[in-house]
Amino acid sequence: MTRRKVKLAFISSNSARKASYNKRKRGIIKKVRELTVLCDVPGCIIISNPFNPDETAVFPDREGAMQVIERYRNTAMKDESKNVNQQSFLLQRITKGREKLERLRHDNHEKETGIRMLDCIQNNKLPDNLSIPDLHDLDKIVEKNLKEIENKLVQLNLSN
Amino acid sequence: MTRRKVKLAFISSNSARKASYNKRKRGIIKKVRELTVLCDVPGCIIISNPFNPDETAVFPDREGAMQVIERYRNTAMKDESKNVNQQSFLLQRITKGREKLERLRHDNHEKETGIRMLDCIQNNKLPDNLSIPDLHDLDKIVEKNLKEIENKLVQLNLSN
DNA sequence: GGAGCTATACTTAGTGA
DNA sequence: TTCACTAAGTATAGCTC
Repeated sequence: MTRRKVKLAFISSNSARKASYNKRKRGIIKKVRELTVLCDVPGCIIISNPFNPDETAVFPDREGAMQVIERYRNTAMKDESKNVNQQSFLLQRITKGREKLERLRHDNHEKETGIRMLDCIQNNKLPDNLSIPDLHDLDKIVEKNLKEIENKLVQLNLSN
Repeated sequence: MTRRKVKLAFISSNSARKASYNKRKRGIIKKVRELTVLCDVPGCIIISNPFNPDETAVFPDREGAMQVIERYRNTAMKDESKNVNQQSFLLQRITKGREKLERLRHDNHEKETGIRMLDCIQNNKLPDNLSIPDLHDLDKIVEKNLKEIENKLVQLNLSN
């Protein structure tokens, strides 16, 4: 009907862009599926939705894509530069976190000791359990964060 | 020239499969690039090479793909656990706030009506403007709180 | 093996319901 | 909004070199 030649540039019209996005997304996913079947090749694709950030198009699915990505990471190990950086970054964070945790533990210990001493002086005996919830909670939060970072690092190591 | 209809199945001929793989791979990457430009969307694709496991086709490149993947991981995780709860919590607060506001408005209206009637009776005319500052202020405070909560929710949605 | 060609199949922009 | 339609543009199977 009309001219249909499209130049390769951002489509400024909101509705036109959305229409194009949906059609092309479907087309691409179809083609990827065809390729994986025709050639029996693992492949994946991830495309964000510009109109709904919650919805990301993924082929073949979340898990399948992650498998392909992991495999890719494994084989692409030679290209170490980036992961090494990422790894050293995480190691740095772990070190800092551990230091912070140590400081907290030290502080807590001092405070506990002080309280124990006071208690000892007042009651003339040392209690078995002394609960300082706030301090321990802080401790736990830091520890939990560290665990998360460590898990990330472990995943990274496994995938390298 | 000859039949070109291709059924969606593994191509057994080695050479034909390789030819098809190379042509289609190029086509797909071209289409993904077009989509990312036309719609300004982050997207990536990873396709293994069936003939050379060391060589994996990646768009836009290793780092770009990893960025897309990380973003996808983060947003996918966030949604499931954290934001859903936070969001429903905020929605609950908005609903309750709206109900409270409605009750206040209803009360105000009744009071206004009562005062207008009194005024009408005393002066034998209906005033155009009747200011009841205290009630209106209360109204505004509630509304302001609601706005703040709604803004939070909007931000949350945008960041997803 | 890949490069180039061409006829055909497929994709999709624009449109209207 | 999303569907279906269709013309025009694009991708590619099969071929030759």
